[in-house]
Amino acid sequence: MRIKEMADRTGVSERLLRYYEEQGLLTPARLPSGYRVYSDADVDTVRHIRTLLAAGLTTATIARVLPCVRDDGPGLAPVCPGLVAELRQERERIARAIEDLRASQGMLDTIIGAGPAGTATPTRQPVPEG
DNA sequence: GTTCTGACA
DNA sequence: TGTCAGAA
Repeated sequence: MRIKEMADRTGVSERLLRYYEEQGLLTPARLPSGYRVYSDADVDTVRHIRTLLAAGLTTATIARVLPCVRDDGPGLAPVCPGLVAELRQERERIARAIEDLRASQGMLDTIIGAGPAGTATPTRQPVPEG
C-alpha cells in the first residue's frame, strides 16, 4: 500500500510516517516512481512505534528496540536477551528527568511563594513508585 | 491526482 | 508536527 492508505490505516499522518522513516524506524520499499510502498507488517510496526514513543523512549532507542519485540495483541513483548535490561536503564533515565522537573517545580514554588498573596501554587502530592 | 523532498513556523 | 512550494 502507498503512504495515503498507510496513514488511514494507522491513524498516523503522512508527515509522521516519512519522519519515522527518516529516523530509521520504518524502511518501506520504493516504486520506480519513488513512491513508498508499505507492507501489512508495517502497520503493526507503526503501532509498536506509537507504544514505545508513549513509553517515553527516544526514536534512536526505538530503532534499536523495534527488532527485539513481538506483537502481543494489544501491546508488545520483549524478545531479545538484553532488551529488558536496556528498558530498565531507560526507566532510570526518565526517573532522573522527573527528579529534575521536581527540582524546577520547587524553585518556581519558592519564587511564586515570595510574590503577591493568592498566587502561590499548592505543593504536589508524592506519587507511588512503580 | 498523488507523492516526493526540503524548508519554515 | 503541520503546512507549503516546486517537481515528477
